[in-house]
Amino acid sequence: MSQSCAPPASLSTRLSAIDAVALADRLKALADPVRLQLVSYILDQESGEACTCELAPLVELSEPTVSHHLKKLEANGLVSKERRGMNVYYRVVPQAIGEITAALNAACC
Amino acid sequence: MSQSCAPPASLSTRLSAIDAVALADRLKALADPVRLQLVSYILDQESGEACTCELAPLVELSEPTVSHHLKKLEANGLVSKERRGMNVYYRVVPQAIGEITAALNAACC
DNA sequence: ACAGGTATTTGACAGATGTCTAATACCTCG
DNA sequence: CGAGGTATTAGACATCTGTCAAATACCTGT
Repeated sequence: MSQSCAPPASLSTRLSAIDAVALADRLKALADPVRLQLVSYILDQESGEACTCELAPLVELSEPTVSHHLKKLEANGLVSKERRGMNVYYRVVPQAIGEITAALNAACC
Repeated sequence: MSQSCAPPASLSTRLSAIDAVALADRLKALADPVRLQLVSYILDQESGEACTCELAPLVELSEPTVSHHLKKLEANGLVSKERRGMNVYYRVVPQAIGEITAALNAACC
């Protein structure tokens, strides 16, 4: 018998290849335990912000490593930074998470 | 001047370290363009299911590679599989995406 | 039982990722 | 300006991830 498997399929109407890469990039920015804890902790603060030197002991990693994680979050629009004096304060960008979950639901629900 | 930086911080009340790892794992399962397209395509089907041999040409990857991605999705509860005859059919687990976005919102909103 | 189609596992490999230390940059206060 | 605290960058390294080809397993019809 010859092969009987499915005919050549067309891509989903929900999600183009380009959109898939863009959404995957944003999800990757969140898909790390350290970064989730950083975001979560910043949101917990009264002020809505936290500086690097406060975050490093929190997650028990070196400051350069935390700086690296914050950079990745910032590059994907999840946090913003502001220098005030010696410190750099990070805030969670409002709606950033909401936009990601909305895009995910559009693609996968 | 002595150091003036933040006092020892306590972890977020929103997200324990263990929960952060668990959520990160599920997000990682979704945070790949190929896997997003697979899920999206399966949901697009009338039948709600698709087999490996149909998915491989769709994303232009080899069957072993697609099988690997499907395994990762299954391991994280995002899809289920069922063998029927020669083929294995994959379905998206209902609410799986919703649970992830809910956990994410709980941690980060 | 065997032939042929479908699926997964295994093993190998390149590239991405997370972490650290050391070096550099940034900022404030004597 | 110089000392000292804070932050980031650069470079190195181990691990994880995505991919493929080859081998194996699974299933059906003859």
